[in-house]
Amino acid sequence: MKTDELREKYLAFFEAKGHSRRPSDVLVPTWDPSVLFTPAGMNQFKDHFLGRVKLDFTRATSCQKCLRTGDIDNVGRTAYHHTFFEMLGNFSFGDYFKRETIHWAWEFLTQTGWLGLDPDRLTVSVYRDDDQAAAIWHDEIGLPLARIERMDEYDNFWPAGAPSEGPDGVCGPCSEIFYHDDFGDSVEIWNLVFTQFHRVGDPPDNLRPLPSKNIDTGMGLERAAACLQGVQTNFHIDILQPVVDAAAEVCRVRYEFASENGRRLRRITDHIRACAMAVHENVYPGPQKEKYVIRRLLRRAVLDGHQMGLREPFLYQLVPAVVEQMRHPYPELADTVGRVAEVIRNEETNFFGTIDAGLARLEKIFAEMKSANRTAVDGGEAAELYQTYGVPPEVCESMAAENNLAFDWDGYARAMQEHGEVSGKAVHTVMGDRGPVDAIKKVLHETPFVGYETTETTAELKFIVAQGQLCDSLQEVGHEREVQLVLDRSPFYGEAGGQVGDRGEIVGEGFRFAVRDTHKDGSLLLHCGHLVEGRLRTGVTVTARVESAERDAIRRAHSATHILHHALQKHLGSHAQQQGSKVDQDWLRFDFTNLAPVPAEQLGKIEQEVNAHVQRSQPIRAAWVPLAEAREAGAMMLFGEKYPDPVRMVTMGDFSRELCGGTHLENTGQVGAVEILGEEAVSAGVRRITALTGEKARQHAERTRAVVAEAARILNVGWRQIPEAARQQLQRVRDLRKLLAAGKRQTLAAGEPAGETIESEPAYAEIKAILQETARLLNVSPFEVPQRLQALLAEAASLEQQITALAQSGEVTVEALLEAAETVGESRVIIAETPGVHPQLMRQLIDQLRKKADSTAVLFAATAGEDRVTLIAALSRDLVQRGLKAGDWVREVATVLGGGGGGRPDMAQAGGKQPEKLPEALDVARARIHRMLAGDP
RNA sequence: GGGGACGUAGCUCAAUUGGGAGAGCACCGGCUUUGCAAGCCGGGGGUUGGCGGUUCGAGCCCGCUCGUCUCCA
Repeated sequence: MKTDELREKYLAFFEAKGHSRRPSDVLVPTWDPSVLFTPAGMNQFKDHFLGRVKLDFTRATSCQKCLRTGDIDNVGRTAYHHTFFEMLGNFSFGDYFKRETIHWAWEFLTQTGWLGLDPDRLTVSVYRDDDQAAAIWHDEIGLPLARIERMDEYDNFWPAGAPSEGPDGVCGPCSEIFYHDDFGDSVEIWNLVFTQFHRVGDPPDNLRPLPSKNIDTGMGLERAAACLQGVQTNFHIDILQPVVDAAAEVCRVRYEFASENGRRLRRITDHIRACAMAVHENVYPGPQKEKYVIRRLLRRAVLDGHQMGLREPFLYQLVPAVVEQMRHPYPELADTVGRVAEVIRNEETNFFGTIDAGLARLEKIFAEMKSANRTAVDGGEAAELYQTYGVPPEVCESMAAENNLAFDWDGYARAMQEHGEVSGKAVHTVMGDRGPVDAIKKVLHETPFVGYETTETTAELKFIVAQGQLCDSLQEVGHEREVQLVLDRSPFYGEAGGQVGDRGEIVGEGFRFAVRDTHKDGSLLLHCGHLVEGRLRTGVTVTARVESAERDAIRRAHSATHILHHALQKHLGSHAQQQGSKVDQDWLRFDFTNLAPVPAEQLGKIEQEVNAHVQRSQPIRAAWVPLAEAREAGAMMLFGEKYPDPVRMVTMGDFSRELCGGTHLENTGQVGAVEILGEEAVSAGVRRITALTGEKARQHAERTRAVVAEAARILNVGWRQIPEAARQQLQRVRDLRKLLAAGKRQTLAAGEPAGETIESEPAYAEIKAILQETARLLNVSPFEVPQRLQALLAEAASLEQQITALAQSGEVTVEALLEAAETVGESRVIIAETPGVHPQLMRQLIDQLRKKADSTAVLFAATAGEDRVTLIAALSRDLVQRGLKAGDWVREVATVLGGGGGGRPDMAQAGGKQPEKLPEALDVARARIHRMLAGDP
């Protein structure tokens, strides 16, 4: 039986038994902070089991995409382990219980119209104390006792070991069904979980019956298919074998079941399937959390390829094979094949790149080892290589083997452990420093937040924390460390979900406390700040007042964030999901998924889209709804956030619906305006936009106009010509520098000043684009443009001045210099002041002089600027061979000028700070070279 | 959140202790060749990521910053 057929039969069977067929939940359930990936079929029904949602159905069946990394080391080595797999399941929420579950399971497995398995090949297990289940299997199904095994709580209870060890909460016994295959193995193909207890505390008598009992079953799709298809491993079933074969082809090896390469190909098959499914759901390989899991899986698979000799990206080529096998149940996969392959290829390319960089390092280490006569690669060095370049130890080991060197795994493990401790240390110390707050929590569990409705309220002052201590009263003003106040209710928003904490004041009779920031600790609001007036005492009535102008600015930024999120998804695609954000007063930072930088033009369109929504003044509403209902309504859920139930759903017009605890405006028009400041990379695949709203956006626009106007004035051109004029100015400086270095005496014809042309003032978007382009050209931030332009003009002027000085000083020619040369023995000595000559030009002259004369000593000096002298000295080869050093010569001369110098024997450079002593210095130069040529160093 | 590495021409990378910014590929021009592949000669191309400091002098040393990579949590 084909896997697709099995999946369909299962769902159809339970549909026929009155179950609602539910689609698979996503692989990464953002609504559930307790897991990174969906681990089992029941995950999406957690709320149903706990009675937290209104039940539209009491029986459900599904085929769920799952991902687990617990057994990752077994993948490829064993017959049945996967990271990604599908799980079939049927569920009862207070509806049917054990009897129906067991009967239906047996019917589905053994009836000819369904799976038609040979009943003699099936055995079951039940929990030790579950006589009820055992009786059903024996008395009603007719299984002989020999085929009903009783197992302990670690094998047949969910969660495993719960009665003795916990955790407290819903739990129950389970019954497993095993299939005995042709290879002599028994395979667990179906687990029936009977949740019937509520655990309270330690044994004995800690399992209380649940009023509403549930059923949760799971059948591993690939395992069941392997049994039905009579194959030795899951990897040989109809939907996996083609991927294995494709992997073998791409890796150019033959697939052999029992070989090392066979294990590698199976691992590649599993991991590429997991990664393709995850990337399809927008989980890109990255540095944290579930992204990191995907990165690790991908790199593990790449590593297998690397060890089979591959050095180029290859995994991405398997994506079509995976999709081909998975597209029947998940047709949407076909839409993203290209993007998924691209993301994977990207990550592979990166990894091969880092491996290459690391391998170069490794070669060096090998060379050092050989010269030091060591025979084992140091584990510490290997760990460093891994931490810095990501070169996995396996690569180290196999490369070492090729050099006939051993690998120190123990040392490696030790070094990695240390690294973990060093990296984690800071986190742990922060965790400990909260004693008084934990004490408060035991008495007061939460501070009700009234800030959605009002910015001011009366409240009771419950606790004062100063200097890390709980205080009954507080008198001093201006503590170095912030004081924290806890109220019984508060309008202050505590920093959460990216939105910063509120500021304001807490006042009462005879005192005033300035709140500088508000933090959230669990459900407790901590008002941080300083007592600026009077004396505080717990128990008094206070007025808590949020600075409403600041709050409004935060609201503008927060509502703008939602609009921006919507605009990004619309213009870049649904993958452009939020990855994090920070919302401050009229300022926001927004991170989102996107492989490439957003082109400036598109960014402009996104900004326009956001502002269009602002101008439409659409209503913004917030409502508390059950979590499940919000999910049903298609609300966008931010990753990594913990959502309570019910959740607060913020709706804008008819375009945006997000779960958000933040404070928002009443309508989008109140945002005023949105100004995108820039777009940049945060990490691979994640981009960041920063933007301003309201008053700050307005000020920024004003400043942009002013800066552009100033740039136009400096360059004396119209606004639209600024970038071109800047480019010319840049080129001009470049050209002048070259002229000076080459000793050319002409200046450039001054660039034609375009003059102020009459033009209409460009639209703001264009002004912004002009400034951005100019800033990019000049390699400065936008507001520094005028400053940079001025510097550029000044430099051009200064260069021209130097060229003029050079022109006026008369030509320095090789001929003239040779003529003025002094002959000392066999050698010619040339010592000259060369005003305005650039060091570069001095060297060129020296090269020419040395070509024309056999034995030469040259020293040039030129004042550079007001208070600097540049010296260059050179000796011909024969003099160097006699042991003379140009450095010695020029250094002594420079000393006279209050400087120093040095260089190579044939050419040295020096400088000084006292140009007025130049004549004296040249005398010293002459005397010294005479001595040197006479054989006195 | 913390540890580590790297930023030099369009690309891949050099540049001993601080002392003349280079090579190969690519690009442009010329020559050789019936043509192609190729060869020979010549040329253009640089804010050494940015800012500041130390120094007579910084690609190199120090500080800050931006960017890329990597590991841990």
